Amino acid sequence: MPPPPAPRKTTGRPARISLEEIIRTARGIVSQDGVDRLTMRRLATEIGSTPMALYHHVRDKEELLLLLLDDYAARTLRRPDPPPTDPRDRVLTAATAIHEVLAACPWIVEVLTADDLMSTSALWFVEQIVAGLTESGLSLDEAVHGYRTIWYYTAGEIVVRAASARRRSADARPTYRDQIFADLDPADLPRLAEAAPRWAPLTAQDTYERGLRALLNGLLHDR
Amino acid sequence: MPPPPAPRKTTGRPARISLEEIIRTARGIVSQDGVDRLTMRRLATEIGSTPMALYHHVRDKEELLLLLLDDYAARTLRRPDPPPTDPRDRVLTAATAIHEVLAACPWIVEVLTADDLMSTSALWFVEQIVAGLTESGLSLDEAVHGYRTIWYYTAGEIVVRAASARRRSADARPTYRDQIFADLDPADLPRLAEAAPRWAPLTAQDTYERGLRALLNGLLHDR
DNA sequence: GTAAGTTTTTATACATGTAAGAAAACTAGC
DNA sequence: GCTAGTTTTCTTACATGTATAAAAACTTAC
Repeated sequence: MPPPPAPRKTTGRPARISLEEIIRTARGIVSQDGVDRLTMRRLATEIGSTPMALYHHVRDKEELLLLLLDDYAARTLRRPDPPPTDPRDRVLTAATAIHEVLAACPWIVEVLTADDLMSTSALWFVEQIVAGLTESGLSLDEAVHGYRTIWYYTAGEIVVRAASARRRSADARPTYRDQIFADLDPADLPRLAEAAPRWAPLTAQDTYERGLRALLNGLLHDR
Repeated sequence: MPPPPAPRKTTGRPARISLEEIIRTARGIVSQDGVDRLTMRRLATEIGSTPMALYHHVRDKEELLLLLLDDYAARTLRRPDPPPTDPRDRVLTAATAIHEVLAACPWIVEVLTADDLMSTSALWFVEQIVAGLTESGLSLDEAVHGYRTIWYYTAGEIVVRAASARRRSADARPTYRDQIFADLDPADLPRLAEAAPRWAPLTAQDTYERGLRALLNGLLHDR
């Protein structure tokens, strides 16, 4: 039976490591040697503990990475000053800010799929997006859907582009997809065959904002 | 020096297993026990070989999954008959078909990030999208960008939704994000606080097509 | 036949995430 | 002091992907 109204402080073995220390150390490893070098063993060693001790502060490695993303977003995201007054611009500015931070931080890809609301530090930006959409005439429910549509687009852009960038660098030999793309039959797939030589440069371009503007125009179509 | 104009057949040790057999067996495992149970060891055992033998037919497990996705797409994607004549409908139909197949196949999430052009079997659908966009007045380059925007949105939707579905099922205990979401300060984030109770049901809705239509409207804004 | 070359398969080994349970280090009640 | 309870840490063990290098099973040139 737990002591009901006791002035208890803490019970049990005192913690030797803290979540804060874990995240700080992990950040150091990632920023120094890249996310690939972040292993639970190394992290434990650098902290002076054991791998399994980490698991009392973190559910699994994915949660650790999520916390790392939160940490990163918290220290990187900057609210626009002054915030735009035009509702449409509020949406654009907030979404672009989120995208910019994520794009600069390629290792998050493995985590981006983990949840739909990014970091708690990003909540303010989500608010801006939803607010901008409602002020443009959408109902609250429509605005939430609109936000999610924007988030899908943003997450997809990051994930897909980061992954194909990784591919390109990691591996010189062409995938069988490249091959197939090179051998397109113009009779079957005329547009793709025509676009094929320009495909690589085209897809290398950063068109996030262009797409975002189009999407926003569509969302606010008749308002 | 290689024999220049020799009529050689094949040299070296004859293969005991084929890529086709690998994929077929892997498909069986996945469809029967889920993608989590697909391990290189089990696959090798079921084929009657050794894990490392697989690596002569497949670069790594990710490539195996990609091939599996290709295989799945090839046998699942069905071209609309008759294809819509309206360009806008061609885009909608093709994108929706791709999305439908991917959404029904949750395990692809781990692979979706791997490349921007999905399966070779999907090329025809990509062609439809690009064609529909050009016929609506976009230049070829604009159409390719438009296709990519649609693909980002589609991939993002699949990845994010599949991941959050996985979360919900795998784990009853709420994440700290849920917690934060429950404690939103209405003074700071009024819209989110207002939407909070409805957030879960709202995000559970399938709004892919709605978002797609908005996006398409935006892409074809002034055409 | 034999030797050389080529391709596929096998054996062995390692790094990693993490499950399971024992041990340690504390507090509260006696 | 001691005992019970609680929380954190540590030990051990396992499944997995895959690197490395050796062996096997062929073909071709002589």
